[in-house]
Amino acid sequence: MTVSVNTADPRPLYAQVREILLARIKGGHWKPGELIPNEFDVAAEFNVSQGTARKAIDTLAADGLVVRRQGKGTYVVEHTPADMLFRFFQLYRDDGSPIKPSSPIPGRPIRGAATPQEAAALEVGAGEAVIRIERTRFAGERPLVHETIILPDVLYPGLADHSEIPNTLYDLFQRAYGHIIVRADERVTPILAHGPIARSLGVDDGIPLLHIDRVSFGLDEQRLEWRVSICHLAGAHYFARLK
Amino acid sequence: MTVSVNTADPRPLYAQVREILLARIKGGHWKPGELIPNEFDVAAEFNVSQGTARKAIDTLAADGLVVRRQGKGTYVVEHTPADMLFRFFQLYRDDGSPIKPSSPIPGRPIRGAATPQEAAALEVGAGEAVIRIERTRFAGERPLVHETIILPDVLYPGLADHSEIPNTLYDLFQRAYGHIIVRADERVTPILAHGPIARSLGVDDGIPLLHIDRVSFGLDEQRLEWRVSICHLAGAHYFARLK
DNA sequence: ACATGCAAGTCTTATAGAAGACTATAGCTA
DNA sequence: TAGCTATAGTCTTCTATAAGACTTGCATGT
Repeated sequence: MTVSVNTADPRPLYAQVREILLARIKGGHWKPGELIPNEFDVAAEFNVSQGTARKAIDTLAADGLVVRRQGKGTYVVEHTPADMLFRFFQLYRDDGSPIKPSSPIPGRPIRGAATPQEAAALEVGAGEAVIRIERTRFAGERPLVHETIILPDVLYPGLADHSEIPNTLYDLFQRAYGHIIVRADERVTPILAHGPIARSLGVDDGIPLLHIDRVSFGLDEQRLEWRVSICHLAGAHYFARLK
Repeated sequence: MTVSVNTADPRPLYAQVREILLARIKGGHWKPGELIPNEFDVAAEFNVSQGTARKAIDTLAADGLVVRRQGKGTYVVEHTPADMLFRFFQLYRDDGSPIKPSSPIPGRPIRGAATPQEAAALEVGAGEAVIRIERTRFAGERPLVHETIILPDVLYPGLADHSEIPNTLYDLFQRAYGHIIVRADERVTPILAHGPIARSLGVDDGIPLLHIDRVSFGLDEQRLEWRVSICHLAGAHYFARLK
């Protein structure tokens, strides 16, 4: 079957091609790390010129969904577990070196009904099923951050039945569910340590901690995750690059 | 005089054109808000095709240095004072509305010799002349942030002789000195209020505050400013969008 | 071990035409 | 005549196509 773009469609050809290619990446037709067809093949399939196919792929590359390598081909971006540890992890030591957090005690996912706060953050109906994961991550021997992760159950079928989840969640999301996180909005405030979370971080009440409230978005602006991190930043800092 | 690109240069033509256009923007030949020549004129000047001129301008647009408007032309980006209030200002109320800070008491710039810390942050020689500005900015009636701003004196000739500086510094930097800030790196940590800065924010010791350490960079990666902001975020938060 | 050639990919440049935005003007209406 | 509207013209960026150059990796021969 020859897929073809629609000349009656008012949108430019390259935008139509882009959309179809994007759907294939999202649908798992081309998996992360795989080579997609070359520019001439894409052009031939849609009956457009190589330049037009190239422009469509260009827009995907600009969005960071594919990587081009001259002389080799174009690959769907692959977020290795090591990558995912850093992408969207914004804590660095004061000497500038990145912190590699670990979770010695893996979190256990638990299904429940969304609280109003959770429903608002994830934009799901109140009382809808969500999955909660709570864990403390360490920088070496020292407790660094206490995380509470909330996921819409409908987007992660079967996850709540797993007994253990890996250190790098986003990698699991991509491989097992095809959910690619493209953006995250973080709200940061300073708070004082108190109660059980302070205990789990091993600090006394009154110590200043960083409270990070993050909502992560997928390709279609779906809300894929709500995560609240409470960080004890001894000799470290939160880093942001503004452009 | 006909400026022309060099075909012996191994770099692509569009990259050479881009560089010359960029130099003109930096040099103030085309000022912020001004229209640059159209694609055909640029092409004619450098003896390349319109498509090549277009690609050169495309790269400038991708870097946010110019904006294109179909049917009208291409403009050098203009950061109006109103824009500058928001660009690089990351504090929002918890309802999501942006905070418009004001400086009822304008800061007074004072020249001095760089401390080792200042020299390191700005990457200037120890003891070199710097300009310091200290001020408290308000959100309505409430003190919001205490700022300490350090500038390399050599980049801002005559600034230390001004008695007053405006609320939106970056706008002044652009108009008076041609310094365009394209990026800023921020390091964020939670701290406890204490001493004179707590006084100037009108809070008691022990209240949690946000400490933001920012270095701003120009087009050539020069360090244009070091700024330390101590924020009292009652009902507000620091916002970051990760991509 | 090294050089050479080839195949498969992306990258660069050029050209033509389409589409958007503004301006001036002709023509209509009260 | 004053004022509005449609329209043509012009200037600009945007889209599409085609052709050749450059890069990379591999196979092959010496």
